[in-house]
Amino acid sequence: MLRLHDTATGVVRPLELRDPGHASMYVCGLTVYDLPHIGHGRQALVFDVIRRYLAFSGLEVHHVSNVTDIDDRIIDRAASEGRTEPEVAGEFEAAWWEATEALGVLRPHDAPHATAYVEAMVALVADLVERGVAYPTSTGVYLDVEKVDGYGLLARQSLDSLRAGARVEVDPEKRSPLDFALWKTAKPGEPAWDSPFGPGRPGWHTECVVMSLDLLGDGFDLHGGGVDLIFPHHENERAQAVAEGRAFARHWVHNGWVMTGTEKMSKSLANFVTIADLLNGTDARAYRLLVLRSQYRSQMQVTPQAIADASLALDRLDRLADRFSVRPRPGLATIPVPADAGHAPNLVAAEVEAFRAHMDDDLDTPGALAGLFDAAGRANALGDAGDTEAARALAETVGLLSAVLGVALGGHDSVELDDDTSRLVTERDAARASGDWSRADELRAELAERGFVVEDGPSGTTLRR
RNA sequence: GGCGGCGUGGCCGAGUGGUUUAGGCAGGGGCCUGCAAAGCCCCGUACCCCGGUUCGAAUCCGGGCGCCGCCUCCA
Repeated sequence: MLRLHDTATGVVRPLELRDPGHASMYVCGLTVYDLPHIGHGRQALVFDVIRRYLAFSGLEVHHVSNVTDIDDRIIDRAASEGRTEPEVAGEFEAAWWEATEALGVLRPHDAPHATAYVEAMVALVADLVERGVAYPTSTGVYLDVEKVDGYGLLARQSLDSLRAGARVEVDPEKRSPLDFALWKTAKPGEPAWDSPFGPGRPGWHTECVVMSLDLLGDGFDLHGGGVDLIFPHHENERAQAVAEGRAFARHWVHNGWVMTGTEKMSKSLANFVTIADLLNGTDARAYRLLVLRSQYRSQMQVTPQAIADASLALDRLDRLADRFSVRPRPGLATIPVPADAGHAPNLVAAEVEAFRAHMDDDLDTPGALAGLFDAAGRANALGDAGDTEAARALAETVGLLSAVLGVALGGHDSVELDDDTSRLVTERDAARASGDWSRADELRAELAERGFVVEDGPSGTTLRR
């Protein structure tokens, strides 16, 4: 069984499912007010791999990820660009799905929008007020964190130390600087919904509570996002659920930052690279490989060199797949291969077991990948030694396990050649047959100029790329 | 001020008491090849500093130095 680090307890522990055989996961999506960057990409990839691996482990997975389509930043952007909020949100939501699809990330089963849940959020806020744990002010409705058991659990800090470190500006109407907005009273010109507390809009932290519980039910299995969401976002979600007396996430999973140079990448620092920019000229699988080569909780550096390095590593796996005609396995929405390798006789059980041991250990993708590369080397060696049967079984295993990680290998050897290029190949074959090496080298150079790498093998000449 | 993480060979990046000290990229040597490419084999013996525990520490403990993050919108 998969063991994952749990932010609430601070330890790696088995993912104990609410319903055996079923895994429910809620991954905080993003606020659609700007283009998604590669940090968002890492998060999407990490949870995509968790989802794929859970499915591979034989579980039926329900994956929910929200879209925050109403927020101060969306309002600001709409105002400054003279557009409506839905226009802005629509544009960047589309960019988000486009980017994640390009990254090979499986679409969540449900992608609820905050604006579709306002009524339910109002009901939650009203209930919290009724219970005496929330109170209205002139600017909105706030949750009284003093009234919540265990506030600070995820931040792993006491209420006192959180209060001491609070850097928010003092709002004299708030009972504690830590109290957070459940409802924001609309200012003139802002989009607003009616509520018992006056026209306004929901606070950010409320939507995830309402939508996760609605779609996944009380006590769902896994709640995830980037480390920055631990506090205050997830802390505040949990606070609302606790105040409501409802069982919330059983397991909290958070992925680490993407760094550029020595700083975290973030929109506020304006040092981000968009996913679209990254993928312009880079194989999306190379970025996935780069992401998976570091443990999901660690900070990870993305540099041009790291991307180039990952691309070369990916080539190695592609060549293996092509050499043994391993077919790509794209879009594994559900993994057709059962976790029990015995069902797939041409797979190498030991490799599958080693892979699972790594993955079960807090998603040790670096270790799992190391095993795949090692197996790739052994498969090539077997092939060189003439044991094609064994080599192919290993190669297919590598192909399958790569697919579990969302990396579809192979299919790069069947390059379409135009007539001109084909003629060069034919001419070169003839030159080689007659021992005209200088002409053959000349033609190889010509082919190289067209972007092809020429490989002369015992079974003929192959062009790559 | 509070809380947390990190410091590994040229680069990236695993590894938490001892064995063959992952894996990738780069580099050197070799096999193969007309020459290459690809592939395979071999090689570089690293763990911030200072103490300590231990038969034995990159791995545990203490101290120091450096870097990063959270406590505020943020994946």
